[in-house]
Amino acid sequence: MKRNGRPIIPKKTIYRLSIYLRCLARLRENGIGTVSSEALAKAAGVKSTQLRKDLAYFGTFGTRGLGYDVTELSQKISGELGTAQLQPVVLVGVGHLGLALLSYRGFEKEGFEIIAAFDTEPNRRRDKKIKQSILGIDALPAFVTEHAVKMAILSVPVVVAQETANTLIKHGVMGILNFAPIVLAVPEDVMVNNVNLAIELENLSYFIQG
Amino acid sequence: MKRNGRPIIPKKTIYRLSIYLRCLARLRENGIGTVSSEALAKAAGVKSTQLRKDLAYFGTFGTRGLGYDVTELSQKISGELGTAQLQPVVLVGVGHLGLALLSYRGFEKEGFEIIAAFDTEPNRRRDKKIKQSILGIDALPAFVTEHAVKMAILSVPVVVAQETANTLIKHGVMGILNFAPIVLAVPEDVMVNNVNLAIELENLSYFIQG
DNA sequence: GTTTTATTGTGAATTTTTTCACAAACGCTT
DNA sequence: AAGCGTTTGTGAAAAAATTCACAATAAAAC
Repeated sequence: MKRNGRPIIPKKTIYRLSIYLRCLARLRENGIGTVSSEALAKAAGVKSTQLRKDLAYFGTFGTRGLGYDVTELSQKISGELGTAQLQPVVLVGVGHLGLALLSYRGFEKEGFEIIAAFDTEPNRRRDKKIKQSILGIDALPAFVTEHAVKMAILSVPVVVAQETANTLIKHGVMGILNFAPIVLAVPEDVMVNNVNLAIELENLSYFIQG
Repeated sequence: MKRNGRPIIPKKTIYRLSIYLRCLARLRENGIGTVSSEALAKAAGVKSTQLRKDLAYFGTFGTRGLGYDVTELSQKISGELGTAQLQPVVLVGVGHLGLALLSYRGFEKEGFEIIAAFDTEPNRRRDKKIKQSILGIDALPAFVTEHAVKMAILSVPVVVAQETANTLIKHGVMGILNFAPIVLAVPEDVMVNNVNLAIELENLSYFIQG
Protein backbone atom coordinates (compact mmCIF):
# COMPACT_ATOMS: atom_id res chain seq x y z
CA MET A 1 0.00 0.00 0.00
CA LYS A 2 1.55 3.24 -1.12
CA ARG A 3 0.73 6.90 -1.23
CA ASN A 4 2.91 9.48 -2.91
CA GLY A 5 5.44 6.80 -3.72
CA ARG A 6 6.16 5.78 -0.17
CA PRO A 7 4.39 3.19 1.92
CA ILE A 8 1.64 4.30 4.27
CA ILE A 9 3.25 4.29 7.66
CA PRO A 10 1.03 4.28 10.73
CA LYS A 11 0.87 7.55 12.59
CA LYS A 12 1.81 5.77 15.77
CA THR A 13 4.97 4.52 14.13
CA ILE A 14 5.95 8.08 13.27
CA TYR A 15 5.42 9.13 16.87
CA ARG A 16 7.64 6.32 18.00
CA LEU A 17 10.34 7.30 15.53
CA SER A 18 10.51 10.64 17.30
CA ILE A 19 10.90 8.88 20.60
CA TYR A 20 13.64 6.64 19.23
CA LEU A 21 15.39 9.73 17.95
CA ARG A 22 15.49 11.24 21.41
CA CYS A 23 16.76 8.03 22.95
CA LEU A 24 19.46 7.84 20.30
CA ALA A 25 20.47 11.42 21.05
CA ARG A 26 20.94 10.53 24.69
CA LEU A 27 23.01 7.48 23.75
CA ARG A 28 25.19 9.60 21.53
CA GLU A 29 25.75 12.13 24.30
CA ASN A 30 26.97 9.24 26.41
CA GLY A 31 29.41 8.25 23.70
CA ILE A 32 27.65 5.01 22.79
CA GLY A 33 28.25 4.09 19.16
CA THR A 34 26.16 0.98 18.69
CA VAL A 35 22.86 -0.18 20.17
CA SER A 36 20.73 -3.29 19.85
CA SER A 37 17.01 -3.16 19.14
CA GLU A 38 16.51 -4.70 22.56
CA ALA A 39 18.32 -1.91 24.39
CA LEU A 40 16.89 0.93 22.34
CA ALA A 41 13.38 -0.46 22.65
CA LYS A 42 13.74 -0.66 26.40
CA ALA A 43 14.84 2.97 26.57
CA ALA A 44 11.86 3.97 24.45
CA GLY A 45 9.41 1.88 26.45
CA VAL A 46 8.38 -0.50 23.66
CA LYS A 47 9.01 -4.11 22.64
CA SER A 48 12.06 -4.79 20.48
CA THR A 49 9.98 -6.42 17.76
CA GLN A 50 7.95 -3.29 17.48
CA LEU A 51 11.02 -1.15 17.10
CA ARG A 52 12.29 -3.42 14.34
CA LYS A 53 8.94 -3.42 12.57
CA ASP A 54 8.81 0.36 12.81
CA LEU A 55 12.24 0.70 11.23
CA ALA A 56 11.42 -1.90 8.60
CA TYR A 57 8.78 0.45 7.20
CA PHE A 58 11.46 2.61 5.71
CA GLY A 59 14.50 0.45 5.22
CA THR A 60 17.01 -1.84 6.88
CA PHE A 61 19.81 -0.18 8.77
CA GLY A 62 21.01 -2.71 11.29
CA THR A 63 23.83 -5.19 11.28
CA ARG A 64 22.84 -8.68 12.34
CA GLY A 65 24.64 -9.88 15.38
CA LEU A 66 25.66 -6.32 16.24
CA GLY A 67 22.82 -3.84 16.24
CA TYR A 68 22.44 -0.30 14.94
CA ASP A 69 24.98 2.46 14.50
CA VAL A 70 23.66 5.23 16.74
CA THR A 71 24.73 8.16 14.57
CA GLU A 72 23.67 6.56 11.31
CA LEU A 73 20.26 5.57 12.61
CA SER A 74 19.72 9.06 14.04
CA GLN A 75 20.43 10.61 10.68
CA LYS A 76 18.17 8.19 8.85
CA ILE A 77 15.24 8.81 11.19
CA SER A 78 15.86 12.53 11.15
CA GLY A 79 15.86 12.55 7.38
CA GLU A 80 12.71 10.52 7.25
CA LEU A 81 10.90 12.84 9.64
CA GLY A 82 11.98 15.89 7.68
CA THR A 83 13.79 17.52 10.58
CA ALA A 84 17.24 17.27 9.08
CA GLN A 85 17.06 20.94 8.13
CA LEU A 86 15.62 23.82 10.15
CA GLN A 87 11.90 24.38 9.59
CA PRO A 88 10.22 27.76 9.87
CA VAL A 89 7.07 27.92 12.00
CA VAL A 90 4.73 30.76 12.85
CA LEU A 91 2.76 31.12 16.05
CA VAL A 92 -0.67 32.69 16.08
CA GLY A 93 -2.21 33.92 19.31
CA VAL A 94 0.13 35.39 21.90
CA GLY A 95 -1.81 34.88 25.11
CA HIS A 96 -0.49 33.13 28.22
CA LEU A 97 0.22 29.91 26.43
CA GLY A 98 1.46 31.44 23.19
CA LEU A 99 3.92 33.58 25.08
CA ALA A 100 5.26 30.59 26.94
CA LEU A 101 5.71 28.68 23.72
CA LEU A 102 7.66 31.60 22.25
CA SER A 103 10.14 31.40 25.07
CA TYR A 104 10.26 27.61 25.05
CA ARG A 105 13.77 26.48 24.16
CA GLY A 106 12.79 22.95 23.22
CA PHE A 107 11.88 23.64 19.60
CA GLU A 108 15.14 24.95 18.13
CA LYS A 109 17.09 22.02 19.49
CA GLU A 110 14.81 19.73 17.49
CA GLY A 111 15.00 21.60 14.22
CA PHE A 112 12.16 24.11 14.41
CA GLU A 113 12.28 27.88 14.60
CA ILE A 114 9.37 30.12 15.42
CA ILE A 115 10.19 32.92 13.03
CA ALA A 116 7.31 35.22 13.91
CA ALA A 117 4.24 35.54 16.10
CA PHE A 118 0.89 37.13 15.38
CA ASP A 119 -1.84 38.54 17.57
CA THR A 120 -4.83 40.82 17.26
CA GLU A 121 -3.15 43.04 19.84
CA PRO A 122 0.52 42.94 18.88
CA ASN A 123 1.43 45.90 21.05
CA ARG A 124 -0.31 44.77 24.23
CA ARG A 125 2.05 44.95 27.18
CA ARG A 126 3.54 41.54 27.90
CA ASP A 127 5.54 40.70 31.00
CA LYS A 128 8.02 38.45 29.35
CA LYS A 129 10.65 39.55 26.87
CA ILE A 130 11.03 37.43 23.80
CA LYS A 131 13.22 37.62 20.76
CA GLN A 132 10.56 37.09 18.10
CA SER A 133 8.61 40.08 16.86
CA ILE A 134 4.87 40.11 17.38
CA LEU A 135 2.93 41.29 14.36
CA GLY A 136 -0.72 42.10 13.79
CA ILE A 137 -3.00 39.38 12.46
CA ASP A 138 -3.48 41.35 9.25
CA ALA A 139 0.21 40.86 8.45
CA LEU A 140 -0.22 37.10 8.59
CA PRO A 141 -1.25 36.26 5.00
CA ALA A 142 1.59 38.15 3.33
CA PHE A 143 4.17 36.85 5.78
CA VAL A 144 3.17 33.22 5.46
CA THR A 145 3.13 33.40 1.68
CA GLU A 146 6.41 35.29 1.44
CA HIS A 147 8.35 32.99 3.77
CA ALA A 148 6.71 29.83 2.42
CA VAL A 149 5.72 28.80 5.93
CA LYS A 150 4.28 25.31 6.01
CA MET A 151 3.67 24.87 9.72
CA ALA A 152 1.85 26.90 12.35
CA ILE A 153 1.17 26.78 16.05
CA LEU A 154 -2.36 27.89 16.83
CA SER A 155 -2.91 29.22 20.34
CA VAL A 156 -5.80 31.59 19.75
CA PRO A 157 -9.11 31.64 21.65
CA VAL A 158 -11.49 28.89 20.60
CA VAL A 159 -13.99 31.27 19.00
CA VAL A 160 -11.54 32.41 16.33
CA ALA A 161 -9.63 29.14 15.93
CA GLN A 162 -11.46 27.85 12.86
CA GLU A 163 -11.36 31.18 11.12
CA THR A 164 -7.64 31.59 11.82
CA ALA A 165 -6.96 28.06 10.62
CA ASN A 166 -8.79 28.86 7.40
CA THR A 167 -6.56 31.89 6.82
CA LEU A 168 -3.41 29.89 7.47
CA ILE A 169 -4.45 27.11 5.13
CA LYS A 170 -5.50 29.52 2.44
CA HIS A 171 -1.98 30.89 2.36
CA GLY A 172 -0.17 27.60 2.18
CA VAL A 173 0.13 26.19 5.69
CA MET A 174 -0.08 22.39 5.61
CA GLY A 175 0.39 21.45 9.25
CA ILE A 176 -1.19 22.98 12.36
CA LEU A 177 -0.37 22.33 15.97
CA ASN A 178 -3.68 23.27 17.54
CA PHE A 179 -4.10 24.20 21.20
CA ALA A 180 -7.70 25.39 20.88
CA PRO A 181 -10.18 22.88 22.32
CA ILE A 182 -12.10 22.40 19.10
CA VAL A 183 -12.07 19.91 16.25
CA LEU A 184 -10.87 21.94 13.28
CA ALA A 185 -12.41 21.25 9.89
CA VAL A 186 -9.63 21.18 7.31
CA PRO A 187 -9.00 19.82 3.80
CA GLU A 188 -7.67 16.29 3.89
CA ASP A 189 -4.20 17.22 2.72
CA VAL A 190 -3.81 19.46 5.75
CA MET A 191 -2.72 17.85 8.98
CA VAL A 192 -3.80 18.95 12.44
CA ASN A 193 -2.28 17.75 15.69
CA ASN A 194 -4.32 18.67 18.71
CA VAL A 195 -2.84 19.36 22.11
CA ASN A 196 -5.40 19.65 24.85
CA LEU A 197 -3.99 19.68 28.32
CA ALA A 198 -7.35 19.44 30.05
CA ILE A 199 -8.06 16.26 28.12
CA GLU A 200 -4.73 14.83 29.17
CA LEU A 201 -5.57 15.47 32.81
CA GLU A 202 -9.05 14.08 32.35
CA ASN A 203 -7.50 10.98 30.88
CA LEU A 204 -5.23 10.51 33.87
CA SER A 205 -8.17 11.14 36.12
CA TYR A 206 -10.05 8.25 34.60
CA PHE A 207 -7.28 5.73 34.80
CA ILE A 208 -6.23 6.47 38.36
CA GLN A 209 -9.69 6.16 39.82
CA GLY A 210 -9.82 2.49 38.75
CA MET B 1 -12.41 -8.68 30.11
CA LYS B 2 -12.60 -6.80 33.36
CA ARG B 3 -10.27 -5.06 35.72
CA ASN B 4 -11.37 -3.65 39.04
CA GLY B 5 -14.92 -4.66 38.28
CA ARG B 6 -15.29 -2.58 35.15
CA PRO B 7 -14.48 -3.57 31.58
CA ILE B 8 -11.10 -2.62 30.17
CA ILE B 9 -11.83 0.35 27.98
CA PRO B 10 -9.31 1.31 25.31
CA LYS B 11 -7.31 4.41 26.10
CA LYS B 12 -8.35 5.91 22.81
CA THR B 13 -11.97 5.54 23.76
CA ILE B 14 -11.34 7.53 26.93
CA TYR B 15 -9.70 10.29 24.91
CA ARG B 16 -12.70 10.40 22.66
CA LEU B 17 -15.07 10.60 25.61
CA SER B 18 -13.31 13.83 26.56
CA ILE B 19 -13.83 15.14 23.07
CA TYR B 20 -17.50 14.19 23.11
CA LEU B 21 -17.82 15.98 26.42
CA ARG B 22 -16.52 19.21 24.91
CA CYS B 23 -18.83 18.92 21.93
CA LEU B 24 -21.75 18.30 24.23
CA ALA B 25 -20.81 21.38 26.26
CA ARG B 26 -20.93 23.49 23.12
CA LEU B 27 -24.31 22.03 22.17
CA ARG B 28 -25.65 22.83 25.60
CA GLU B 29 -24.41 26.41 25.37
CA ASN B 30 -26.39 26.67 22.16
CA GLY B 31 -29.50 25.44 23.92
CA ILE B 32 -29.67 22.11 22.12
CA GLY B 33 -31.31 19.45 24.24
CA THR B 34 -31.03 16.33 22.12
CA VAL B 35 -28.42 15.09 19.67
CA SER B 36 -28.09 12.06 17.43
CA SER B 37 -24.95 9.93 17.33
CA GLU B 38 -24.56 11.05 13.73
CA ALA B 39 -24.49 14.75 14.61
CA LEU B 40 -22.34 14.39 17.70
CA ALA B 41 -19.87 12.15 15.89
CA LYS B 42 -19.55 14.67 13.11
CA ALA B 43 -18.80 17.43 15.60
CA ALA B 44 -16.17 15.23 17.23
CA GLY B 45 -14.65 14.19 13.93
CA VAL B 46 -15.39 10.47 14.17
CA LYS B 47 -17.81 7.96 12.64
CA SER B 48 -21.17 7.56 14.34
CA THR B 49 -20.66 3.83 14.82
CA GLN B 50 -17.51 4.54 16.72
CA LEU B 51 -19.26 6.98 18.99
CA ARG B 52 -21.94 4.42 19.73
CA LYS B 53 -19.38 1.68 20.37
CA ASP B 54 -17.50 3.99 22.69
CA LEU B 55 -20.61 4.75 24.69
CA ALA B 56 -21.62 1.10 24.72
CA TYR B 57 -18.53 0.33 26.81
CA PHE B 58 -20.15 1.88 29.81
CA GLY B 59 -23.88 1.68 29.30
CA THR B 60 -26.80 2.59 27.07
CA PHE B 61 -28.06 6.13 27.32
CA GLY B 62 -29.77 6.86 24.05
CA THR B 63 -33.35 6.71 22.91
CA ARG B 64 -33.90 4.91 19.62
CA GLY B 65 -35.37 7.10 16.98
CA LEU B 66 -34.48 10.21 18.96
CA GLY B 67 -30.86 10.33 20.07
CA TYR B 68 -29.16 11.36 23.29
CA ASP B 69 -30.17 13.87 25.91
CA VAL B 70 -27.31 16.38 25.88
CA THR B 71 -27.30 17.15 29.60
CA GLU B 72 -27.76 13.58 30.69
CA LEU B 73 -25.00 12.25 28.45
CA SER B 74 -22.65 15.02 29.62
CA GLN B 75 -23.21 14.04 33.21
CA LYS B 76 -22.73 10.35 32.50
CA ILE B 77 -19.45 10.90 30.67
CA SER B 78 -18.26 13.36 33.27
CA GLY B 79 -18.99 10.89 36.01
CA GLU B 80 -17.24 8.13 34.18
CA LEU B 81 -14.12 10.24 33.64
CA GLY B 82 -14.03 11.25 37.27
CA THR B 83 -14.25 14.96 36.60
CA ALA B 84 -17.62 15.45 38.18
CA GLN B 85 -15.90 16.90 41.26
CA LEU B 86 -12.92 19.26 41.41
CA GLN B 87 -9.57 17.47 41.45
CA PRO B 88 -6.48 18.87 43.16
CA VAL B 89 -3.28 18.89 41.13
CA VAL B 90 0.25 20.01 41.93
CA LEU B 91 2.74 21.40 39.45
CA VAL B 92 6.45 20.74 39.79
CA GLY B 93 8.99 22.86 37.94
CA VAL B 94 8.16 26.54 37.48
CA GLY B 95 10.21 27.45 34.42
CA HIS B 96 8.85 29.08 31.28
CA LEU B 97 6.38 26.34 30.61
CA GLY B 98 5.39 25.69 34.21
CA LEU B 99 4.67 29.36 34.71
CA ALA B 100 2.47 29.44 31.65
CA LEU B 101 0.57 26.40 32.84
CA LEU B 102 -0.03 28.08 36.20
CA SER B 103 -1.71 31.00 34.49
CA TYR B 104 -3.59 28.80 32.04
CA ARG B 105 -7.32 29.17 32.61
CA GLY B 106 -8.32 26.01 30.79
CA PHE B 107 -7.93 23.63 33.70
CA GLU B 108 -10.41 24.93 36.25
CA LYS B 109 -13.18 25.03 33.74
CA GLU B 110 -12.71 21.31 33.25
CA GLY B 111 -12.62 20.33 36.87
CA PHE B 112 -8.97 20.62 37.83
CA GLU B 113 -7.27 23.01 40.21
CA ILE B 114 -3.54 23.50 40.52
CA ILE B 115 -3.39 23.98 44.27
CA ALA B 116 0.34 24.55 44.57
CA ALA B 117 3.56 24.74 42.59
CA PHE B 118 7.06 23.63 43.52
CA ASP B 119 10.49 24.61 42.31
CA THR B 120 14.07 24.35 43.46
CA GLU B 121 14.19 28.14 43.39
CA PRO B 122 10.79 29.16 44.72
CA ASN B 123 11.85 32.77 45.25
CA ARG B 124 13.41 33.38 41.87
CA ARG B 125 12.07 36.53 40.28
CA ARG B 126 9.31 35.72 37.81
CA ASP B 127 7.78 38.20 35.41
CA LYS B 128 4.28 36.95 35.62
CA LYS B 129 2.05 37.22 38.63
CA ILE B 130 0.11 34.12 39.55
CA LYS B 131 -2.28 33.27 42.31
CA GLN B 132 -0.76 29.94 43.38
CA SER B 133 2.08 29.97 45.87
CA ILE B 134 5.43 28.57 44.79
CA LEU B 135 7.06 26.37 47.39
CA GLY B 136 10.47 24.74 47.63
CA ILE B 137 10.90 21.20 46.38
CA ASP B 138 11.60 20.03 49.92
CA ALA B 139 8.04 20.95 50.90
CA LEU B 140 6.66 18.62 48.23
CA PRO B 141 6.45 15.27 50.09
CA ALA B 142 4.58 16.62 53.10
CA PHE B 143 2.23 18.70 50.95
CA VAL B 144 1.31 15.86 48.61
CA THR B 145 0.70 13.47 51.48
CA GLU B 146 -1.29 15.96 53.52
CA HIS B 147 -3.58 17.05 50.68
CA ALA B 148 -3.92 13.52 49.28
CA VAL B 149 -2.87 14.78 45.86
CA LYS B 150 -3.27 12.10 43.22
CA MET B 151 -2.22 13.98 40.11
CA ALA B 152 0.81 16.05 39.19
CA ILE B 153 2.09 18.12 36.29
CA LEU B 154 5.79 17.60 35.77
CA SER B 155 7.57 20.45 33.98
CA VAL B 156 11.06 20.11 35.41
CA PRO B 157 14.30 19.83 33.39
CA VAL B 158 14.85 16.41 31.91
CA VAL B 159 17.82 15.57 34.15
CA VAL B 160 15.71 15.63 37.32
CA ALA B 161 12.47 14.34 35.82
CA GLN B 162 12.82 10.70 36.84
CA GLU B 163 13.97 11.57 40.32
CA THR B 164 11.10 14.01 40.80
CA ALA B 165 8.62 11.47 39.50
CA ASN B 166 9.93 8.96 42.01
CA THR B 167 9.33 11.40 44.85
CA LEU B 168 5.81 12.13 43.68
CA ILE B 169 4.94 8.47 43.35
CA LYS B 170 6.45 7.61 46.70
CA HIS B 171 4.05 10.03 48.33
CA GLY B 172 0.90 8.84 46.65
CA VAL B 173 0.66 10.45 43.23
CA MET B 174 -0.96 8.06 40.74
CA GLY B 175 -1.09 10.13 37.57
CA ILE B 176 1.60 12.33 36.02
CA LEU B 177 1.29 14.72 33.11
CA ASN B 178 4.89 14.75 31.96
CA PHE B 179 6.40 17.51 29.84
CA ALA B 180 10.00 16.31 30.14
CA PRO B 181 11.23 14.61 26.96
CA ILE B 182 12.03 11.31 28.61
CA VAL B 183 10.27 7.99 29.04
CA LEU B 184 9.64 7.77 32.77
CA ALA B 185 9.98 4.42 34.48
CA VAL B 186 7.05 3.99 36.86
CA PRO B 187 5.18 1.16 38.64
CA GLU B 188 2.41 -0.23 36.51
CA ASP B 189 -0.38 1.17 38.65
CA VAL B 190 0.92 4.68 37.99
CA MET B 191 -0.16 6.38 34.80
CA VAL B 192 1.97 8.79 32.80
CA ASN B 193 0.74 10.94 29.95
CA ASN B 194 3.51 12.51 27.95
CA VAL B 195 3.22 15.86 26.23
CA ASN B 196 6.11 16.65 23.94
CA LEU B 197 5.57 19.61 21.70
CA ALA B 198 8.70 19.03 19.64
CA ILE B 199 7.44 15.55 18.83
CA GLU B 200 4.10 16.98 17.75
CA LEU B 201 5.83 19.35 15.37
CA GLU B 202 8.10 16.61 14.10
CA ASN B 203 5.02 14.55 13.43
CA LEU B 204 3.41 17.31 11.39
CA SER B 205 6.68 17.78 9.60
CA TYR B 206 6.67 14.19 8.42
CA PHE B 207 3.12 14.14 7.18
CA ILE B 208 3.25 17.40 5.28
CA GLN B 209 6.37 16.56 3.33
CA GLY B 210 4.56 13.63 1.66
C1' DG C 1 -54.11 2.14 17.46
C1' DT C 2 -51.46 1.33 13.57
C1' DT C 3 -48.02 2.73 10.39
C1' DT C 4 -44.07 5.28 9.34
C1' DT C 5 -39.71 7.15 10.25
C1' DA C 6 -35.62 7.72 12.67
C1' DT C 7 -31.95 6.20 15.35
C1' DT C 8 -29.85 3.23 18.72
C1' DG C 9 -27.23 -0.94 20.20
C1' DT C 10 -24.59 -4.81 18.82
C1' DG C 11 -22.87 -9.32 16.68
C1' DA C 12 -20.10 -10.19 12.77
C1' DA C 13 -16.73 -8.82 9.38
C1' DT C 14 -12.95 -6.15 8.36
C1' DT C 15 -8.92 -3.62 9.01
C1' DT C 16 -5.05 -2.29 11.60
C1' DT C 17 -1.55 -2.99 14.90
C1' DT C 18 1.19 -5.77 17.71
C1' DT C 19 3.55 -9.87 18.89
C1' DC C 20 5.60 -14.26 17.91
C1' DA C 21 8.90 -17.31 16.02
C1' DC C 22 12.59 -18.31 13.40
C1' DA C 23 15.61 -18.26 9.27
C1' DA C 24 19.25 -15.31 7.59
C1' DA C 25 23.32 -12.87 8.24
C1' DC C 26 27.12 -10.78 10.48
C1' DG C 27 31.23 -10.37 13.59
C1' DC C 28 34.27 -12.69 16.56
C1' DT C 29 37.03 -16.39 18.14
C1' DT C 30 39.84 -20.06 17.42
C1' DA D 1 38.12 -20.67 7.16
C1' DA D 2 34.92 -22.98 9.97
C1' DG D 3 32.06 -22.75 13.94
C1' DC D 4 29.75 -20.09 17.55
C1' DG D 5 26.95 -16.65 19.55
C1' DT D 6 24.18 -12.58 18.53
C1' DT D 7 20.88 -9.89 16.64
C1' DT D 8 18.36 -8.44 12.68
C1' DG D 9 14.42 -8.64 9.42
C1' DT D 10 10.13 -10.60 8.33
C1' DG D 11 6.20 -13.83 7.23
C1' DA D 12 2.65 -15.65 9.94
C1' DA D 13 -0.31 -15.52 14.02
C1' DA D 14 -2.67 -13.08 17.42
C1' DA D 15 -4.83 -9.24 19.38
C1' DA D 16 -7.09 -4.94 19.17
C1' DA D 17 -9.72 -1.42 17.08
C1' DT D 18 -12.84 0.04 13.64
C1' DT D 19 -16.54 -0.38 10.50
C1' DC D 20 -20.49 -2.71 8.64
C1' DA D 21 -25.11 -4.22 8.58
C1' DC D 22 -29.26 -4.77 10.50
C1' DA D 23 -32.64 -6.11 14.05
C1' DA D 24 -34.78 -3.75 17.86
C1' DT D 25 -37.35 -0.06 19.47
C1' DA D 26 -39.08 4.44 20.49
C1' DA D 27 -41.41 8.69 18.99
C1' DA D 28 -44.22 10.95 15.76
C1' DA D 29 -47.67 11.03 12.31
C1' DC D 30 -51.83 9.69 10.66
